[in-house]
Amino acid sequence: MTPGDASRLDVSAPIFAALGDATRLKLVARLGRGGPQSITRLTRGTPLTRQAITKHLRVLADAGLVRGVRRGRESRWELEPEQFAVAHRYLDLVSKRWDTALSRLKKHVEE
Amino acid sequence: MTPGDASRLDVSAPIFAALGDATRLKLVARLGRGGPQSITRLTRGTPLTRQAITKHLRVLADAGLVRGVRRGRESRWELEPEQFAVAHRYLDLVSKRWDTALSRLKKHVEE
DNA sequence: CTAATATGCAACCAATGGGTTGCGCATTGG
DNA sequence: CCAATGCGCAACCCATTGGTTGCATATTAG
Repeated sequence: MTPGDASRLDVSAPIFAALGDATRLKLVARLGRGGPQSITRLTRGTPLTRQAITKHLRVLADAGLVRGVRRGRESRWELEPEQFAVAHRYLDLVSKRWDTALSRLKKHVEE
Repeated sequence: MTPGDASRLDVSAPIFAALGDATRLKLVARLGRGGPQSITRLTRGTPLTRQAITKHLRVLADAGLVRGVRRGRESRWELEPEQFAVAHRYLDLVSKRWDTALSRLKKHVEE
């Protein structure tokens, strides 16, 4: 385990926080399914305001999960897969540590 | 469990939300590293109150990420790996859909 | 038995978060 | 050219959340 791992845990919190909202998860799912889209298009079909969607996109962007590029009068938003991979790796790490902790515990009990 | 289960937002959102807090991530990391532990032990080393830790554990438990078992006068808390797997699968699903969306888009542009 | 330990419960507080409305500013279609 | 489209910014509102303190209760060590 490298020292970098520990700092990566701290980095992960904002990522999970950004994903921890139903509306934002829907946005992410929508982007995943439909590819890059504008804000108004992402707003279509939701009961929310464009501003609300904008705010959510901002949160996702701050977490690095999404990126918006202004093109003409509209801005197209797309997923940033690498950041998903970070969260992915974090979950892996915790699970693996837990496994070894349990086996260590089990062994200790048996002896 | 089918991929469809993982794609259900109402299930995944609370999980991510629970992980979206630095203190709770530390708790999870601590449990992963050290195995099952009591509340007071988990509180040790943090600047927080035992009650604060209790609340955080409650949040994690509601998301199914953690489980507490009362044993005598103390309650031991441990990770619930399956729930981590749910989040894991969700991330996979989104990433894969994004890939196919992009390749579809690229192909469309090239034609 | 009694004191120390480990936890639970409830009330309370400040800060954050999700959401809205209102307005102004660029860009573009016809 | 000008009206419609697509955004951004700011102020405001209420509910949730992270945290505390205070007190009560159960278990265990000596």
